[in-house]
Amino acid sequence: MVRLGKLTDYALVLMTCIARGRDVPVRTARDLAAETKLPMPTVSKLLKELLQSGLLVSQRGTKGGYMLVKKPREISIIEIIAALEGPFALTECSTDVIGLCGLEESCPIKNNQRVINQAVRGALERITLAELIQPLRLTAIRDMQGNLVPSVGVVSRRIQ
Amino acid sequence: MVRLGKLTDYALVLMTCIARGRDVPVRTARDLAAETKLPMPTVSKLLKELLQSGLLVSQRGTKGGYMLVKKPREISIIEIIAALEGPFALTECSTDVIGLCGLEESCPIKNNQRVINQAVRGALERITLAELIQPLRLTAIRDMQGNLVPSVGVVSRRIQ
DNA sequence: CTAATATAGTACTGTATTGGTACTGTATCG
DNA sequence: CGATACAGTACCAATACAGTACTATATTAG
Repeated sequence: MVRLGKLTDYALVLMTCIARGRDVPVRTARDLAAETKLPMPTVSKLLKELLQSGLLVSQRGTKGGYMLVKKPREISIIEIIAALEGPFALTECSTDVIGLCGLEESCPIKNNQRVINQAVRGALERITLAELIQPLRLTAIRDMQGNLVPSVGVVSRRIQ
Repeated sequence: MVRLGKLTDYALVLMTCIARGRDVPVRTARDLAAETKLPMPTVSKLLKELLQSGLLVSQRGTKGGYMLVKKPREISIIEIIAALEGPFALTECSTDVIGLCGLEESCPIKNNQRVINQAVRGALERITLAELIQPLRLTAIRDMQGNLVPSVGVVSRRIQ
């Protein structure tokens, strides 16, 4: 499938949550689990992987938690995807590893796989975390007013 | 994984083969299996699926075989991908089907998934089968520049 | 210095999807 | 009518994913 794994999807949700609450120093795994409504073990596992990929920094102990390393605008979603699924490659052929493809040298479109790969990668690289935060304002509205506002219209950045 | 299935990859190889040999009326499954060095049953299965998706037409009986319906330039690789993996969707959220995402209404980035999805889809739509055939036309490069360019690198889109 | 809290690391298991194969049916040409 | 090649269905095995449990380690509060 040309699909992101569920966990990758969750990671995007988590990163979005963290990016949104940048005023608080750190976010705990429990906190994020509650906010995203994802199971705690899963959240913990994801945060760990995001940490190891250098997208987050952590603080242990009481008052510990996770924090973004870079600003949302500087984080491409392809970094998040790569953190969970390894280096981005649409097909085995487009990996740098050789010898995976049974067709090997005779593969007629080997080089073109790279073209396809590059096109998709480019599309993903251009999307940053900052762009994922925007529609969130819908939830902010609901929190304040107590009911869901269906309009997807433009809402100013900070609602307080 | 953000990867095409192996079978999808094979389908791209097959389509490329068929597109290349457009001078012959039809290509048999056996013929294509030999040329691509893929197992015959697999090739047969793939051709069938491509047929059902309307990308190929078939001729039964002796002298039977498969043939492209449209010109290579008119076939986007996203059609080939969709033929094997169903409608393109990076995440379940970006499908039109509702109720799949456990986060449902509370999902903070649901709309942005669509953005991501659209970006990738757009990238794929822009690549046609004709462009996958190109690397064979090394002569075209030599014709233009007067010498052979050894680099396997990107050959500009339009060479004519 | 101890207890509470929260991250860090490892390992395991059930499930779903994918990839591959076999078998049988149907149409066309010589 | 028989050889050839497409058409359809069903099945099995391998793999990868998702989820969970358990233990270790670091930091702060008191």
